[in-house]
Amino acid sequence: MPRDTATLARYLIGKILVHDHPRERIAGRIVETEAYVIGDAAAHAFRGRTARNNSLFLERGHAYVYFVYGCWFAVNVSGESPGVGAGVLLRALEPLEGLRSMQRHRGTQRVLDLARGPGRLAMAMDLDRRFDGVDLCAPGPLWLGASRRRAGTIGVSVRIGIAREVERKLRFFERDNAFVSGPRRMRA
DNA sequence: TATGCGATATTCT
DNA sequence: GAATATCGCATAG
Repeated sequence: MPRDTATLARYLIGKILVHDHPRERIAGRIVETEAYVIGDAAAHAFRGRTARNNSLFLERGHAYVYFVYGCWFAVNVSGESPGVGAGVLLRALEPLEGLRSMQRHRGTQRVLDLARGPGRLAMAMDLDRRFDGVDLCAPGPLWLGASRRRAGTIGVSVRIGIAREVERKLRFFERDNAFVSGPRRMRA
């Protein structure tokens, strides 16, 4: 696993996120991420460690799940050494397994919209605060795995939906993948 | 297909 | 009391 958060964000493209339910597996291939790095004013960790963002300060590879806009959860992967505070937001998945389950959680049949966007991703994977602080590299119900398929060409752009540090190119995505979020022009 | 807007609750000021 | 790493629906073209 890469030693710094920006590299981790790029590295995670093409990897698999798996949620093992007792009776069913839900899994998707990561196609879009954003890095929230050390000293980044747009990062939740920027103002220091709090009860809410504590998981960002765990050893790299832990889940930080938080509630946003009063409606949705978003899933991050911590990216630095213990106590530092940085992470990668998972923005979109290409559904692989448990499609019916995802459709049920999301309330839509459209496979394209199941996990295209951070809030949708968390809903489709059935993730919430229960998974905050989980080690994604250890055996358990939620983990990261290698993909059978290699990542295609990786694009880089500015991040979406932030007010500070808007010019930094820290969003990574697989080019020409229909499951990437955002308006079409932002994929370039 | 593109744009605009309201909903919603937790956190921190 | 303000801000927020968003989404879905409505409307227009």
